[in-house]
Amino acid sequence: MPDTASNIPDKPSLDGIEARWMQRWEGDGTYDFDRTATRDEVFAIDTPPPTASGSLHIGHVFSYTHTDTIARFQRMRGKSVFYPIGWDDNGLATERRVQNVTGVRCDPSLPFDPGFVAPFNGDVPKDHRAIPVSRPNFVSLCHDVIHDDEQVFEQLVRRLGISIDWSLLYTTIGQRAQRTSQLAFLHNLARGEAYQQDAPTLYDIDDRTAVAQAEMVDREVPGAYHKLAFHRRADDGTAGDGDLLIDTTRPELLASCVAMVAHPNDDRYKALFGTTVRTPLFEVEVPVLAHHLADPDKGTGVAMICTFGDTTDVTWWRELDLPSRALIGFDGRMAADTPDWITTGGGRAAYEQIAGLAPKQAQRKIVEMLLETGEMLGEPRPITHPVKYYERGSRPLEIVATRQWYIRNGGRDEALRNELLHRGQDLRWHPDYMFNRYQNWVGGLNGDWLISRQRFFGVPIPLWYRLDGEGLPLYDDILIPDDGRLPVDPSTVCPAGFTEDQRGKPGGFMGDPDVMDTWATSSLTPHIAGGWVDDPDLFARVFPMDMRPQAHDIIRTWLFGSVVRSHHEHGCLPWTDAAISGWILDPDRKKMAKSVGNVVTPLPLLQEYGTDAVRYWAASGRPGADTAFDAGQMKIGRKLGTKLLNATKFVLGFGEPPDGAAPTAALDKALLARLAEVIDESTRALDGYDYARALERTEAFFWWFCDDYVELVKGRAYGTQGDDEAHSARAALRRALEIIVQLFAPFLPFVTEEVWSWWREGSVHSSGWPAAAPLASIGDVSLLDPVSEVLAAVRRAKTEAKLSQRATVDRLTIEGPAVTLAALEACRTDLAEAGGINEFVTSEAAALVTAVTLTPSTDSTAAH
RNA sequence: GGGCGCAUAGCUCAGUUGGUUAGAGCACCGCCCUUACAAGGCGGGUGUCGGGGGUUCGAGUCCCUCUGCGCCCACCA
Repeated sequence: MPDTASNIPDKPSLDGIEARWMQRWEGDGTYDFDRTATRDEVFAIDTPPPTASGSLHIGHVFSYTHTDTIARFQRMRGKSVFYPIGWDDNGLATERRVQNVTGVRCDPSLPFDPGFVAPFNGDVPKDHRAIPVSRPNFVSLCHDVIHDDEQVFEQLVRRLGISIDWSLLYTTIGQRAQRTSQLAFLHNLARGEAYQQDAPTLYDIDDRTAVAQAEMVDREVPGAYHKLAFHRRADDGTAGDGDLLIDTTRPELLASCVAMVAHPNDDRYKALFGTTVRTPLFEVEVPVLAHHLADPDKGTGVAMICTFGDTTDVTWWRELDLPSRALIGFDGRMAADTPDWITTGGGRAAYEQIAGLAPKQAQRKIVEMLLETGEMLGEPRPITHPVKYYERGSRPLEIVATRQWYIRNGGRDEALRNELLHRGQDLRWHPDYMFNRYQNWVGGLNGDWLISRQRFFGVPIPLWYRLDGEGLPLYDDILIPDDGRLPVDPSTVCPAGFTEDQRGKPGGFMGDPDVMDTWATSSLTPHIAGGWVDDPDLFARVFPMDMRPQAHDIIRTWLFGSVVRSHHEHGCLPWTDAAISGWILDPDRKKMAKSVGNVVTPLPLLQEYGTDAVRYWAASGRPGADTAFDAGQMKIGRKLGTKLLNATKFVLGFGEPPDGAAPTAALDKALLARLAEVIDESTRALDGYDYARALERTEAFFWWFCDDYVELVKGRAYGTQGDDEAHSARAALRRALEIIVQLFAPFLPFVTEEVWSWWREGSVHSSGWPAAAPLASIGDVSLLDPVSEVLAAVRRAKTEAKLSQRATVDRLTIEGPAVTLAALEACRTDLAEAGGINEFVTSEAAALVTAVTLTPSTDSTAAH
């Protein structure tokens, strides 16, 4: 055992402890995963890989702290903790960052330029027009930028004191992640869980890619109803009695109109079903049809069906077997050539007016023309309505028919949907009501998971297609790489049995140009981190994992995607428990988000209050609860750390009790018995992922320990009542303090390690978790409340008399029930010393009543 | 339209299967340099537990209902 006195600093301080202990932990491998541990000895965590681009956010500190408290708890109780970290660096977020930082954009039609150098590195002028570069050049730039970003980001994350094993670091664009992602996809393909389909798809015209249902958001935006007249009589050119009137918010799609629709029971329109009407301006005959989705209360009760204005149009188009007259292309503009379904001279002339325009311009032009012909009635009536956007997008999604890859997720298959619902039900959710979001999402799926993206910096879809005699792709004639060749980039590698000069040639092949959605890779984080593709021994020790920590907003993406992949691949859940943390709200209770501009960066906070104090704030946030940013809580955390330093110094300062000394005094034994209750509660709370409760219980106990218990026994510990009594107090103080430090260790890793080092060998973080059982029956906790109550009464009397707490009490009379008096009697001498009480009289009564007679003099002789 | 969460002191929040007089910290006020800590300690005031109804010997807690706030989802013409 180290020499106690020499290890305790004269003036304990929190300053600089982070750097000191982080270095030590790194050197000692304190958080290294022991890969000889078997699955039941392992606690495996599927840590969220943050986007390394950009800066660290206070929300990272918040949720990563929550996970870390659980990791540290499990480690202390003897588990080998598998605690990896990764950077989610593939995908559109990185592409955008690279565009913003370097001033380029990707144009895959361009050839590779080996000598290309990015025009900027950071400060791109506002009026700069992005320079188009080839795909290989662009991807190479992406790698450069994320490499730099990740170096910076790692240093920031390390500053948080999270007990991750840095040797397990992965990236979602890394070779292992790409192999994992491609192999899982090929397995899905082989089992029929992945398929391609040419169908109307929600498409972002700015990013030029399809997006998945999970990445769409509704935004309330201004729009306007336009009342348009469709003509029932062939000779009618302007609005008249015979016209069929509709309301539309998207008059620019008029040229794509394929039919009109009303509810089958709508008496106003029953007679028209089966007839045709002629569209305004373009003079195209379209049928009037009946469908139950038509809402008689909306607009005029008749809608025009366009290919495609919204997802209802898609439904109608499919169910009513309508032709496709799509005009908005991948660039978001109206087709340049006048379509052949517009046949009249007037119609074709009208279309020429809008050819090549973006939707908004086209709308303006169409309205202008309609007003001229009198086919629009009245003014547009402004409304606000929900419109689908890509969650990162700035213009509404359009619907474009394209060939895409999908993974089955129950969106089109009731049986699979139910299986996945059951998986979600089997997962233990913390807090449990978060399951509702999963259920809600799975229940509301309306299609399979679209995983292909027409982007560049991602995991390529590892497939080629044979080309026919004219050089056109035979999408059903898929060429699949052997597992051993993964990861492959089909745009640079050629399929087995072909040579590179057959690329793009008739009878040759072409690579799939798309990459996979970033979630298609990150849904495999347990597989990537666990070495599914290249380390089956490791994978068997960690999978299925124990804990998936994440925020509630990505249940529909990351969590659900992971469940889908694991269900398909292994027929099980990827983890047993999902710990869902909330968001950080700013002081006005708005969500902190980069887009809102109210983000707090944690570094200054870590510097001002210390990592432990910031963690204290984070750990005070209830699981799943959105929590207000509160620097006040950090101050309290700082105070708590300081108190722990001082209390430890004081307790150790009494000196070490002799070997074999055990708590014998009733008060000391009661203390340990109460501590057993705290251990028990804290353990149960952490077992249930309720770190906040565990911290609160430990903290409340600690302050009581300092304020009452230490004050009561410090005289005795100094030896005022003799050696045996002193040894009992010292033994109890040390035992309690040791356990308190252990109970705090998951929350305040630095200060606990600091004080632990003053009298113990090794790290507190591998010192084991305290057991309640040996202490539980040591003493009688019921002693403690009466003693605290009397102590408070004495203090109150002194305060009310405006005396120092050192003032002497002449006489303390206590009336109370026999059990209470017995409790006080057991601690009589400690109470008398702590309160400076000369005479201490008790008598039996129904209720506890304390009377304090103070010595009038406040001079220094009042001290004992 | 469907679902979920929240509402307790001026502020941030605890309050476990219903159980004495509803708690903590911050803030505020007062006292105290006391042999760990003045960047500290001790003590104090503060509540229609969102409104209404019900179950119960007993409701902050359970049930119904209403209101407000937030979030998720939905076929949004």
